Amino acid sequence: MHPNMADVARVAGVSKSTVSRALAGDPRVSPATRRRVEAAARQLGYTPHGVARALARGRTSMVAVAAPSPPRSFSDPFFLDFLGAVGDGLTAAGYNLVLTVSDDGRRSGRGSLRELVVGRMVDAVLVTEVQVADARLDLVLEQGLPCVALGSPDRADVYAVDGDNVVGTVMAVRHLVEMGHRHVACVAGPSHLTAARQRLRGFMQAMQEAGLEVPAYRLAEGDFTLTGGQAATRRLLEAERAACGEVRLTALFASNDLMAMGAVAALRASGLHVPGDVSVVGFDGVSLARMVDPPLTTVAQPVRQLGSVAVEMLLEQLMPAPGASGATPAGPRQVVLPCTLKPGGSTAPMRGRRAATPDTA
Amino acid sequence: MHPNMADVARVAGVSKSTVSRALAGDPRVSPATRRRVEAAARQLGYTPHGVARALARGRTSMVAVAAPSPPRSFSDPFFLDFLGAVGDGLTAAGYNLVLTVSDDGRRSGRGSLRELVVGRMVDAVLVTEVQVADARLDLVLEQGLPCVALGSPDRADVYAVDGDNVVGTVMAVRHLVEMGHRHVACVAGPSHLTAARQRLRGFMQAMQEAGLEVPAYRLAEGDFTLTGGQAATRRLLEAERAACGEVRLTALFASNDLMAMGAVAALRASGLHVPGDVSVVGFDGVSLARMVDPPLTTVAQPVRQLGSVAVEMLLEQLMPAPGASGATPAGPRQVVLPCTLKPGGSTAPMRGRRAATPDTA
DNA sequence: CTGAAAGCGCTAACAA
DNA sequence: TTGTTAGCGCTTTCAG
Repeated sequence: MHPNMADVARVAGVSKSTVSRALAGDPRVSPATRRRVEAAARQLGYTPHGVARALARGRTSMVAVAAPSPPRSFSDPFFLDFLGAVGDGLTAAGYNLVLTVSDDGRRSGRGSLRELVVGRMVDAVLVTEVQVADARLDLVLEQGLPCVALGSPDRADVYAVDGDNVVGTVMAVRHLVEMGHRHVACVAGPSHLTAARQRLRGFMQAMQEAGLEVPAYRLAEGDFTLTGGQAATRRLLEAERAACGEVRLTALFASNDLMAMGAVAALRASGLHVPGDVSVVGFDGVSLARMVDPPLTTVAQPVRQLGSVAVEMLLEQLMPAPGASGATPAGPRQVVLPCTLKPGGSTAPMRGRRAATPDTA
Repeated sequence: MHPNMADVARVAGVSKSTVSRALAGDPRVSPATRRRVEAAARQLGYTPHGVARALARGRTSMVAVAAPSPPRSFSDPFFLDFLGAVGDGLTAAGYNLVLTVSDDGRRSGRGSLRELVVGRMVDAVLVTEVQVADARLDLVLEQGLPCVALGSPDRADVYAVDGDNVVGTVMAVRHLVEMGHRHVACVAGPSHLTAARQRLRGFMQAMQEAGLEVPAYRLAEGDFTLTGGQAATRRLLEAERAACGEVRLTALFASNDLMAMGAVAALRASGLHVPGDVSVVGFDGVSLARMVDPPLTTVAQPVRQLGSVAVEMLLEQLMPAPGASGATPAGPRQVVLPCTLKPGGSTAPMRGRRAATPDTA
């Protein structure tokens, strides 16, 4: 059923080495021999054995994408867009993607990222959604495998790409402030994610710059999911009512689009209109957010570009150094790409407020 | 940097085989020896080489998930939920997932599904979103690899799981008919997908059973994406106006939730209310659809269960036959799981219609 | 231009 | 209980 190289060699009347060369396109096999080998291979239905090849070559042509808590990230359109871009790039370069599921880098059983990395089943690792003291980075770097991070790691010895979280958020808040909003709340992301931290930092910074206070009850933490954003917003409204007796906030920044969508749902459920009563801004710029009603105002990250830069960085480490020997090894660096504010229908100038707070009785 | 088994053997003062056994937990190594081996391994920082192991064992412990046109399926919450379930199951069983990107089974270069399968880099393949004459199934079965399909293949020699598309759709249509709707349109899925065909069949069947006509202009084909659903619905409305002079349809069945959400957007953009003017039903039961406004009425598939059945079927083929030799090999079979109608806010009884068609001038 | 031979690192009979 | 001996299937010097 599964002929191997020796079979082909026998049929073609040559040695294994010649078969190997012929099939690899080595220029030093005579055209005649090559033809015979190819014919024999075709006739037998021979196909090279990937694992054996990987063992002999010392590389597998597979790249792992290590997403933490994948059930979550898989449902995030942003991650998926990114994955698409990465997939395209790597496939074009001849690599397969191995997506590790449910893994934080510490787990070590079968089917774990650790097994993949330590067992050299992949040639490189792409770590997404970087966390604060990310065990996955420790693992991969310690094993000396090529590595690229999507996000901003808290260490400088690793290749990384990210959108400009701080500046992007600042733009979002300025947009709100320019529209006259002074009571702005924030649904932050999980604090163990560096991106979430940076966005929170941008938020605080922009508010301060505008001379606006941010009372503690105007801050809530969500988990980057739609329902998480919904719940956080509910808490925000409750706290607001407890502190002010009514809902005074007129604008809300959510740390990603999914949570912004959840926020819109929660605000509505509470009788508030978007953007009539409360303006909402998200982050990421996923296409889904432009399709809902109202289309979300958001800070768009250049997803595809993030993906292609990540791929570039991977390939740079994977390639055996093209051209001269010591020609610009480049080395670990952090690339930060600019984000752009995309005004949508979820933000509006803060005109006359409603007379009374609905849904209070 | 990378000690191998021979190094460990040397340090522990035993043979490679003993190291192999000790580390594999073979019961016939003496506790003393085992301790020495483990100590040596730890001391050297030894970790087994996955590729070498795979070659020797004849299996890689990796399972490929072959999704066609992944940019699309990745953005489908249904697929992602399914993937999550599969990932959990396979990880628990000690397998890693390899997600192949952009591949229809026919492509044959590096990084392709073909390479993975033919090169025996994976132990089994899970084919999702089965198509009509699916090249991926041909490829995998022809190579004799264990295979499970998510969907209903047009051949009986392959393990498969699917929701009951026909009956599910019939339930959806009946629901609409019971509410008094007689002018029902359908946004079908891509006709090369077996699931889309079955749902269309269910639609026609239910309509006929209710004694209702389905004029050609009440049928449109979308591509299972949100924007696709939106566009198809726009076409539907145009055709409706062209044929009737106004919009007479009061209900719409969309072949999946994403398209149903797009339909809602398109109807609204056209000045029609959901469910006031038009009721909408989707298919899949993704959680996202319950979060939008109004929460979508939908036919829910048992996603997690589809995933776990798929995993079971994979493992059944992967396991070297537990218990007695010829004990119920089971063999290829198609499991169809029942779907459930989940009434939401997007459907309503067809009360008095609006006076005039808006958005007509 | 082609062949022989030595691995890649691990597993698994088969002996001892 | 442990060691010896063959491979797994391919790549790659090193000769010829």
